[in-house]
Amino acid sequence: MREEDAKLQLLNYFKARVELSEEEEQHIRDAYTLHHFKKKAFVFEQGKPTSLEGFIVSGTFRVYYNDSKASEHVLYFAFPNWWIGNMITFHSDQTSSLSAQALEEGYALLINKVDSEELFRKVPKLERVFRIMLQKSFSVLQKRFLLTVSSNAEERYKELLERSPGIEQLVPQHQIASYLGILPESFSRMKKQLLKGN
Amino acid sequence: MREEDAKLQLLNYFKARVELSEEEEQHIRDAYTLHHFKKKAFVFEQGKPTSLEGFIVSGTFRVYYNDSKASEHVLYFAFPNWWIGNMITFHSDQTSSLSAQALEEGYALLINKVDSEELFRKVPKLERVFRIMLQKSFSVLQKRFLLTVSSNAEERYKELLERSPGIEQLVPQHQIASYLGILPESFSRMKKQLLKGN
DNA sequence: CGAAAATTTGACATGACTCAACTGGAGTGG
DNA sequence: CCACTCCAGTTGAGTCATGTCAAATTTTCG
Repeated sequence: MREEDAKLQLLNYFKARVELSEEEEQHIRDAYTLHHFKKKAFVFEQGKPTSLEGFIVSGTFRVYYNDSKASEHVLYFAFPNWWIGNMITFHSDQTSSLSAQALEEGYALLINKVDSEELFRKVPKLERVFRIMLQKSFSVLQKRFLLTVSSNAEERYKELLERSPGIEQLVPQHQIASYLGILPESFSRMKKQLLKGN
Repeated sequence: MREEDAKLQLLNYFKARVELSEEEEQHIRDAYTLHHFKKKAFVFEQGKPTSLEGFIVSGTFRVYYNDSKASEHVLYFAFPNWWIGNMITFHSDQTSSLSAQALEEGYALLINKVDSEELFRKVPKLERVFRIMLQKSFSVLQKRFLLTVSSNAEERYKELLERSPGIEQLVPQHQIASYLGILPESFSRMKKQLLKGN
């Protein structure tokens, strides 16, 4: 993966949403750096003080949270052209409250909090892009929350399959269980149940 | 409540976050209109086609969702200087997927989707204010989601009491139960249990 | 091939739900 | 000012989805 190709992909993402001058494009290029992640590598890790946001160029990632009993809760899976970040989940002690891990080998363009603020200053148009992106993300998270509190694991599973067909080929089963908010054992039983009932 | 006072309150909210010219202030004044809500009145209602966003001037509101079995799930309670809105929760059929109701008599400054987009065009600085506000909201919702999936009702109750002391004087018990994601009966039993164990 | 990880299965425990009945307080109207 | 109604809250008994712990089995991958 050439860094230039990755940045073109990012610029295309922005240019689909807002017009950019040559100079603005250059500021964006300068602000992001390409990183490679091997399978199971971390983009950021819960408890560690690195504040960043990333644009996924290729690969699949999972963003998750370790609760007080150290069990993992998958917040979301992320794919190319999505954003992952922990800038908005930092504790006051400046540690990340989430982890992001590569599920397969992949690339992401990263930016830290300071450079990000600087970039917003240089290219204010990006405020708009991120406002709209955040509205979308908020809406998706809100749906996820409401589905979680208003339905059982089986309904959530069916919804996931509709929304992300092929997810089961990409992601191990115990992580799907975690995304659904149940244990691998419960998920295994639920699938068996579904096969019978169908 | 004078409309002018309400708008000053809104302008103060914005001016604490970004500098505004006289002209920009006027655009903002023009875009919002003050509405009064009696106790139990709706700002917007699930299933109805009204897309708006509101800045709470006074009063307390609850934003909630009716699931397929018609049971209510409180998403959040909202207080003065907060935003409530359904613009980002519209279905493709243009109906709201949430309701917002006044828990007591109160005022809010409302703006619809079209005027809001127009206002962003006239005062692009607001993109920044809303981007940052949305980051905060996203972060709060994310914490709420993670708390919901990683702890039981008792822990969520304790967290709520820490974060919003006095909430129990403002909000009827069955709505707190709904916020916590349990039934009123379960909430009642839980409280009894807590009293004994203490 | 062999170790480690993922998945399945079993037996049992539990938190929250369901449905139904009861209590108590707030408001309303005669 | 009492009687009545209504709604919020409480209590009880039984059920169910999911969790817990432990072990067996299968898959993955160095």
